Amino acid sequence: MISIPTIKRFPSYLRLLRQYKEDGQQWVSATKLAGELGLTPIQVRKDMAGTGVEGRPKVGFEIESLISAIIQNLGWDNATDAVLIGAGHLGVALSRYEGFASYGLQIVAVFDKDSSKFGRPIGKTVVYPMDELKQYVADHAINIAVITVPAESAQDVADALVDAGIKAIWNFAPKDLRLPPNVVLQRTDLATSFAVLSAKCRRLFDCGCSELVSTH
Amino acid sequence: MISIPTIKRFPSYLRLLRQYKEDGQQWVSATKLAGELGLTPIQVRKDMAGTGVEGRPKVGFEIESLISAIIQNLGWDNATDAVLIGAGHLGVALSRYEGFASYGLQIVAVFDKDSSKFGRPIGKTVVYPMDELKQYVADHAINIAVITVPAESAQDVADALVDAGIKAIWNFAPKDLRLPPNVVLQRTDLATSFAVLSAKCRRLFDCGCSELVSTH
DNA sequence: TAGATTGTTAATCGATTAACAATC
DNA sequence: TAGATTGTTAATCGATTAACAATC
Repeated sequence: MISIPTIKRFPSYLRLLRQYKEDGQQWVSATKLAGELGLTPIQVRKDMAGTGVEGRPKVGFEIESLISAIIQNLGWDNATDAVLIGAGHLGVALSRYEGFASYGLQIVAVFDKDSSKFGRPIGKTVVYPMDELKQYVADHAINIAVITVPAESAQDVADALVDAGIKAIWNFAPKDLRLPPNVVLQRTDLATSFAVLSAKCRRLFDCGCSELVSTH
Repeated sequence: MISIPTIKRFPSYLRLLRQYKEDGQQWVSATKLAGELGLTPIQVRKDMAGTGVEGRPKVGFEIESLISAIIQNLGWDNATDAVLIGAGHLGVALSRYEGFASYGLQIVAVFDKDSSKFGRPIGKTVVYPMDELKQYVADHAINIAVITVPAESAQDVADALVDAGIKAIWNFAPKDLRLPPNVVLQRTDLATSFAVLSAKCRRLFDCGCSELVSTH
């Protein structure tokens, strides 16, 4: 089984490999990939081993094979439909984001509890009332939901999603959700990400690199 | 020095502790925090040790002290001004997001290269032309920048930011940036996050839990 | 052939977890 | 006191890195 750290590096490899392919290249070495992504060649080879693709000594890996293998390992080969809950600024931004297509993800419906938003067009869909969530999920066999509501209502929304039969939740609300163990949860928490940025800054500044602090 | 995994858990602790404080509570045990966040009490105690706050046997930790200590450890005690580059859907959503205030982060200016957007109000600021970036960063002693431009222009924007004297970059563009080692970089990559979600789904489905796959 | 590259096996490193004494 | 809780030291676990043989 492929480790989570490896999974996290797959999208970066994929972007780079697609670019190489576009440039007409056919082979790439672990050394080159490592150089571009700031990784060690050893780690790249380990990651590539996870895809099941075998490299050729002196030549490297076939780009096309790696692309297919990574996409397949991530389960991105079949397009997945998802619903999104919360038609605020972030919800709208994500619903309209066209980049999801390259991960095989499509937001097919947006739900909100604010009746003044019902029917408003967003991306390729419109805003539906929360009341229709369960029926929609059942009718369209939806497994994945994206939460972009405020923190206060995130748990209620999550409960409603689980009740509707959703199997995986991608949560953007700054709230740690409690879910049954058979429902997959992934957070994208801005606070967490900014905390790491803040900590890295502190380390850099604290490590005596005083010339970096003053700009004059 | 506090480890990155611990830093990543700090915001979750902080949210919970602030909620307890609001509820009028004064003390909390590692056991309780662990229960709410799905962690082990041992791990919570280890994390709390990093803050420097000492707990009291049988009682637990003083909530107020933990809040202060975590905020201070993250460097969130002094408000930090940041600029944001890219007034697209995501850029607008982040610029208007009020939750940043609780991390001590404020977007004080938005820049874009599209002249049709210049002067447009976003949140508490307006859109400035990229030409004015360097001067603005110098005049306001800005250290942090947020990138929300498309992948194609992300590296150029990053280069311009480094040239302008920016010390830390929070990158939302789906692109792995190359930066000098003295500039801090933090990614919030939707592809990476979705890759982990996809992998978790595969694991759940593949582990023979076939009843989870079919909904009928 | 020589040299660059792959793939595997072992060593290192760091975080999590366990065990247990100390405390109120 | 008894029992819940903390804090520390050791053990475990997993990922990264190193070493090196195999390959074209």
